[in-house]
Amino acid sequence: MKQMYPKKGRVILHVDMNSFYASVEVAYDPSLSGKPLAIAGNPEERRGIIVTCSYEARALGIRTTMPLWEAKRLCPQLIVKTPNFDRYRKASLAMFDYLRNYTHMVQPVSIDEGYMDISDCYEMGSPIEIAERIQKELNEKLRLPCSIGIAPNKFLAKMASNMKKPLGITVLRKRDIKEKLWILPVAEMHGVGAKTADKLKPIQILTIGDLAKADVRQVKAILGINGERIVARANGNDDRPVDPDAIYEFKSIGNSTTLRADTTDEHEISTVLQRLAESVSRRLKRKESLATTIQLTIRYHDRKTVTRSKKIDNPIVEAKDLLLVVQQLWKKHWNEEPVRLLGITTQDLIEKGSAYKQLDLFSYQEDARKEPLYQTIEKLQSKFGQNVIKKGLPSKSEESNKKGTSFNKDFLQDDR
DNA sequence: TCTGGGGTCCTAGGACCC
DNA sequence: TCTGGGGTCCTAGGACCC
Repeated sequence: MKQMYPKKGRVILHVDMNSFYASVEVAYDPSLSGKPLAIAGNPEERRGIIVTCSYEARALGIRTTMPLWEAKRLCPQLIVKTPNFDRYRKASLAMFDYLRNYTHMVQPVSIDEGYMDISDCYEMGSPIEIAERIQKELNEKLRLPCSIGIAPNKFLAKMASNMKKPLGITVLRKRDIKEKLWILPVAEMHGVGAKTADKLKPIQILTIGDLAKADVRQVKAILGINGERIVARANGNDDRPVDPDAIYEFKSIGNSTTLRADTTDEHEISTVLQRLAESVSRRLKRKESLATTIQLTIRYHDRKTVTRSKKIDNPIVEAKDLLLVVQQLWKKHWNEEPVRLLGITTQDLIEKGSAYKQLDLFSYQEDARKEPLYQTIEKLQSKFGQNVIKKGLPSKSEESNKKGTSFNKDFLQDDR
């Protein structure tokens, strides 16, 4: 039936929860409603920065990433809570489950925002009606406010949701971009940060409109391939699909921690690395993954940060194996200056299942003896498919068809 | 006695191979 | 008697985002 209708443009929503962590806390404890509330790390551990804050706090000048002591000085009556990620994950689960009542074409991009492709939802009402209903029901049923952008593609939807907060709904059609988008400073563009804005300033690109009208070759010469992309986006063009499976395709898993105080004490450092290795190992196991690249991050007292990594032949997941590689990297690369932060990140992840396939590859080659390698590879590919080696979690509908439950478990189980 | 922790994507140089 | 050209892999760093 659907194919009888002419193919029209897409309708994409970007749903962006307003000050999510703070809103979740208010939902749990309504007595916090209307008060200046901030979520911040533990000041005792030197992690006291504002992660999120309520709009009442923002009105008093509190900003994300502001050190806690500064926020307190600015606003002594500020209510401060340490983050409860379990709680936020549960709220996020409920929120995305709710969105999937409309369509399975929901792509979470972080704990508190996601895209929906509602092109096929015309029977549920107009895009604005759908957005209004989503916003109203999230606010009433979950007590979580959001802003929603409605547009023909992801980029415009993302920019639109940002235009009115909190509880905004903004439509941004291609014909609206001149008035609504082009007037904004170029740094407001998603994907353009301070550094990029600085590079664009000398060629008189100050607004998104300037970028839209700029010479692509000139921008590309300065920014590389990203230049081409942002000029297209500034003109309202973006054909990235909404991909409900993207969330499975994680590329790295890591943990890092800022130490209570800078240190050169190798015993202490070793203890911290041990703890990080255990945490990363646990998370890898939960996602049934193994790693072949292990990266050590060291941030020094002066905030200079170096990363050192090692690719290994056999995929690993046990904490002791991760630690072994990390200790080697540490010994080889530490410059003996006081350390502020340590991190372990695993990359080039493979699925547990395909680790066996790799062993298979090995024995296959043994058997094959002098058989040309490309023949071996062709055989393996016919046996296992193209993805003999590369990671790609189960995929598609197999997982997400289970009413989203296993998806959510996976997404939310992660411990930050 | 500023500036957390989780990620993604891109670039670039050198090693190595044919 | 002077140094091609293409490709991949590994490593490190940077920009950006929430």
